[in-house]
Amino acid sequence: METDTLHLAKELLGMMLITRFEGVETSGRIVETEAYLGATDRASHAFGGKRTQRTETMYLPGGHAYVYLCYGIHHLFNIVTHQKDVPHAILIRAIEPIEGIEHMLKRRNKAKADFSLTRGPGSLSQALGILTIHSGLLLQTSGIIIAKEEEAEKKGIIEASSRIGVDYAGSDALLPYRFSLKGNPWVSGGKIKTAGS
DNA sequence: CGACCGATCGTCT
DNA sequence: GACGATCGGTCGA
Repeated sequence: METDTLHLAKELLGMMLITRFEGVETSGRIVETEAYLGATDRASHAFGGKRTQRTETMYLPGGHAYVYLCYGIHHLFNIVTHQKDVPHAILIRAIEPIEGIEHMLKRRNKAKADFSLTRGPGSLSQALGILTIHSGLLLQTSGIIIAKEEEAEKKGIIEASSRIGVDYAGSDALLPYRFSLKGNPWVSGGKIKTAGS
């Protein structure tokens, strides 16, 4: 059901996203997500049940990583969320950096940490060292880990808005499938329109 | 500020 | 051969 993925997209807010590659650990708190509901969602790569070599990963059971190259430059990280053959996924759009900030700066080729370090899907993937070669790997055991925090309850208010950069999706571009923590400075750009306002 | 533009390449038609 | 689920820089008001 679609509600599973939408629910999970909100659930992921406040959770930790951690990568451990070659002994280097970097992590951050998820503050912004977008749900892509597969076959029925014009914004999804799997709209209409489309299967290609690239999208095949989304048809794996939930818990796998789907990473693809955008504009030839950016590696965008998604979590596959549903049962086998139901290509739902959640794009992680922003995190608040927690651990390994020195490594993130190096990967991002920056001297100082500012909000741009992990704001936006391309930026956070680069900061955490996530690449398209990680697509299709199972989370938790492959170096990319999602963890629930003890004190996750200070999540705050969850805001729903329309997804970024999917104008090609027609009316589906207006669906409130983007979720973020209200007022969090790491949330990426775009006007926040609350659902139904 | 906001608008615009170039980078850069794997993927699909 | 066209085109991105983006980013960072520049330019003008």
